[in-house]
Amino acid sequence: MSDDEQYVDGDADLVAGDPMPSARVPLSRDRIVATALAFIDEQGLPGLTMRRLGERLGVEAMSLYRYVPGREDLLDAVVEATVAEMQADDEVVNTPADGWQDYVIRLAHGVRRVALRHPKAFPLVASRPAEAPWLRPPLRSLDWVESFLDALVGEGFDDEAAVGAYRAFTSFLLGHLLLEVATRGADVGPLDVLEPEQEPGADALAEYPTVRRLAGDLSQDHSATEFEEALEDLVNRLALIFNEHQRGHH
Amino acid sequence: MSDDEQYVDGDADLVAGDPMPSARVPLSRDRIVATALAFIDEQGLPGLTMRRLGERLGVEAMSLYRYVPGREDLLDAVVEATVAEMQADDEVVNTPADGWQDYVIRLAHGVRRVALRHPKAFPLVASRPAEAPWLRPPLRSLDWVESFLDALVGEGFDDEAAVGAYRAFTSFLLGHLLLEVATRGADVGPLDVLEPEQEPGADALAEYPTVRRLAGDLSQDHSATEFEEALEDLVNRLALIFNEHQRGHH
DNA sequence: ACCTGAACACCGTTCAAGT
DNA sequence: ACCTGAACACCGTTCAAGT
Repeated sequence: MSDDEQYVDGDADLVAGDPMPSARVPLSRDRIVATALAFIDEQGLPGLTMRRLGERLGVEAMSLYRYVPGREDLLDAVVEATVAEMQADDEVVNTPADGWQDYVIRLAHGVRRVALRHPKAFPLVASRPAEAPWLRPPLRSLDWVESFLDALVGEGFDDEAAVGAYRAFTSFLLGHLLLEVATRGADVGPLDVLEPEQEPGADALAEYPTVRRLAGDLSQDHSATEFEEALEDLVNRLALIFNEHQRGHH
Repeated sequence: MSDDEQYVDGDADLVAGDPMPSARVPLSRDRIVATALAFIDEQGLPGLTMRRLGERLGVEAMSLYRYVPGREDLLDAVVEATVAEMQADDEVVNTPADGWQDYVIRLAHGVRRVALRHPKAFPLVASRPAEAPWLRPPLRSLDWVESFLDALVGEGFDDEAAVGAYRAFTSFLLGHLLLEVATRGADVGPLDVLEPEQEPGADALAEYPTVRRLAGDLSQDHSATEFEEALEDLVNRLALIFNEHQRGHH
């Protein structure tokens, strides 16, 4: 181990090959969390170790415990940061200006953009146990739920309809984004370079004629347009929920 | 079935009072995988350790390496076993007898049943990297994909339509089941008993009036009927895909 | 043929001690 | 006030040695 491992990134990204020994920026919880997220994005979750994270921050692992109670809590904080990033997305608004359909669609796109920005970290958002069973990933913060429900109710949704919409929306996002991110996130785990992508060879497909015949279609990527179509469909479904409950009230 | 667990008695710390002096059942890969799955169901993934698994099998951890290359491969095998269990479900058929809608619906129910049987293991099925990007969880085996595509094509689906249906179906299942399983799987992690379910108290909700007002609706569980409705909706969507492509051919 | 003991490298975490 | 060295318990994994 070389001694002076002080990587301190003044601004955001230090990419590869940038060993800048620098003026002692003090540790902070935010810096630790941000670095952890960047680390996961680059190396994948299994690569993130308290000791390696410390190294990256120019510090021994033990120092981290001044700012973070432990590794598990650190991961929770990373999730929180990612979720917050979604809320900060440009396209996302918290008050519908152009109808609830527009609101829902912007939200979906904003969440998707962040998910694709962090393909390796997004599964964490999906699978970390939430604080309450009704905080559903990926919209798993009180802020999110409040603003979502508030928006729909403000647009005329019944209470139950708003809750149903929240459930349908989160299911939709989770399924689509997790799968989309999986195809992207798998590529450059720093170990995968060595293992030549163990994709089932043409020989292994001998017993699977249909798969072999459709191999071309199967490996094409239409995730963007599929997301769009499924989203459109979801909006229609929400409209049904909306109307059903409206009718019930008159 | 794993009722044939063998506990080596002696002063190894056993939790349950079940000191059955064993009739030395030899180790085997299948037994190891089945025990690992049972272990995860009970203790959760983080609790599964090569050493503890060995203990449960009445054997030192090192013995496992005769049958399994390592922990990661063991987890892959657990996923494989779970996916196979879905295929073995009674309600699931591999050749449609009553139209593709019936086929798809049976499939969905079968997968859901297995997911709910293994709430702690299902996230593994969802998030473990697949062998190829087009093997989408939870239908992530060549067998699955082959029989699914085959069935739909046999029912008149266009090649592209069948692939589109596979994508839509997997997204649907993943989103819904992962969220449903999360609400169920969270409860009895053997540690959660001590931590009193850190649910946001009424005080923490002070700044979230809408959430507070809808707390009742939010914590109600309608997952079964929601699954049903969303599934019906998905089938309608697949019918659209079906028809679009049909039309394109004439 | 199947399992174990001992060992290694690495991990999360604690705490008294350094600056 | 902030960081480190040393230590502990536990982990995955290897391998020569036991039966």
